[in-house]
Amino acid sequence: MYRIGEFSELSKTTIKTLRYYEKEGLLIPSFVDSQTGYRFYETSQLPELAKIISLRQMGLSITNIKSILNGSDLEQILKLRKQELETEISLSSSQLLQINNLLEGKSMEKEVIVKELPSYTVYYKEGVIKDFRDIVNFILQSAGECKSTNPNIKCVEPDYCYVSYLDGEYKETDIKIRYAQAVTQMGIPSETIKFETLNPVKAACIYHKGAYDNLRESYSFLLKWVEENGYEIAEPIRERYIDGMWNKASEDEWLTEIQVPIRKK
Amino acid sequence: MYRIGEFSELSKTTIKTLRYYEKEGLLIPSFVDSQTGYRFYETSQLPELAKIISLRQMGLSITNIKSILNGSDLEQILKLRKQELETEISLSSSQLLQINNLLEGKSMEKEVIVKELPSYTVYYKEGVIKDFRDIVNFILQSAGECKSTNPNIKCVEPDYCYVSYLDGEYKETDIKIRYAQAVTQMGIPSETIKFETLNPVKAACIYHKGAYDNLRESYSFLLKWVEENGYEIAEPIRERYIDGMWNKASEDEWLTEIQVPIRKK
DNA sequence: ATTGACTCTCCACTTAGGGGATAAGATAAA
DNA sequence: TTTATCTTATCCCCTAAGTGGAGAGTCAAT
Repeated sequence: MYRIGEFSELSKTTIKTLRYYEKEGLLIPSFVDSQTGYRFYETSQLPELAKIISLRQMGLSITNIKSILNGSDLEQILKLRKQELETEISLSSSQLLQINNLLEGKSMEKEVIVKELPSYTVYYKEGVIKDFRDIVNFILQSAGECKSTNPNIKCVEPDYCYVSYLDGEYKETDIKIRYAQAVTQMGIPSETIKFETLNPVKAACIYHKGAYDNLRESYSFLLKWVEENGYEIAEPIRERYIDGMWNKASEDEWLTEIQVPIRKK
Repeated sequence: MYRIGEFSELSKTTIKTLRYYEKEGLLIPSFVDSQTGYRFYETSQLPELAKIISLRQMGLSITNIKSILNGSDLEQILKLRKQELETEISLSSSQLLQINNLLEGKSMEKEVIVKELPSYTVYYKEGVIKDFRDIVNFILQSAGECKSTNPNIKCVEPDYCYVSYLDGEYKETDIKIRYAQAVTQMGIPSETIKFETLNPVKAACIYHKGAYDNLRESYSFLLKWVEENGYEIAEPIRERYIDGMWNKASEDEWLTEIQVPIRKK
């Protein structure tokens, strides 16, 4: 019979931990003095404790260990833990990759964030525009056309609308684009205006502040990030307008978000 | 100006998180109604928030992010986080390895635990014995010899003593062993009894219950584990006696611990 | 006036124990 | 026997980054 301190020495386990394991019902001292409350352990409990420690060593939770000791299926629990570990490792690896790229590049002016874009119901219109500056007209025209066949249509709050460039290459004239605007419900399609429900998708995103002149830098920065972090583009890129000439006078206050839908390569 | 719910939608961040970031001083709403307490955010705060989220995405703590925003050295903090990640990954990998080996072998009768053996001051004696059964005599004799030159020597409480086998090979006769016993302080060495302070060392350990007949199975199980989990033997193995013929009548109650000092290969 | 949607603050909860305060028991020295 | 030291007991608070919920106030529409 050993007192808790001696048993703690023997097993190289802290007293706090032993008391905690008793509270959790993992390892009950073989005798407790009802007068003083002193716990007493025996050497035969060292292998019991070793089992617990060995399971903790594999990262299993106290709850899991408890159910294993109560006769649950060890193999199943280990397989679950294995999956957990695999996701942990892949997460840590991608964080490490991100940090390493950042330390090499040493450019921290732009921040890329990965987020899950939810499902949206949108109306959209595709077309070819002569010049970038025609985008605004294209958008206004689309909105008008949609309103004409769907007079009660409502945009979501807060607003979500974007343009995708559909040419496979970079062009400065005759650009094929799609404009999409999220709405609260499906409407009646016309010849030019179609409706669609977007699937949720993970996207790498970046905010672009200011006028559109150097938007291309943001694109290339973001696409480099996607490449370096082991992703590939899953769907057309969305150029999302948050603040622009329609509500901000100063070009410096314009705000655009570039969203690149991604999947792990 | 957006209310918290709208800003939460815009940024894909939960309301709870936004309030928490305000409390932590990471992102203060651009306006708070002093009457109602309502928070109001502007689109210009989206990039601010993006910076925070991008740092969180790399696993940096709120505290670290706060100091980065206050102008701390980003590079240094990233390097620290990098180290953290590397240890995290190596820990998870070794847990995964352990689980995979277990799932393959499907033998869960024995539990291996890794622990840090502390520094001990020991007296020890080396010698050659004819047969395993002579170990007991060897030990008693060593204790007697030590007492004769060091009459006031005291063993540590609880006891720690072990035998190491010094032949490079497995032998059944003429076995060279070392017996070591932990004591509370250095003593005067004699011709046969020496003193030494052991360095702390990490060891893979297993308990062996019962008589010594099938001790070899425990050895081979433990050594297989060491091999499979990417370790190598760093020092002589310690066969540590906890319960034995000196205090337990029934052989079934004997308890021995095998400790293999290890290092990562 | 009421309803429903939204927001506020405050509190408890999550893991696996660690730190510390205070009181009582155990043991050895004086 | 008293005292001093060591050990143990219980109890409460703390961790990181939020999540969940209760109860109360706010806002716009009906």
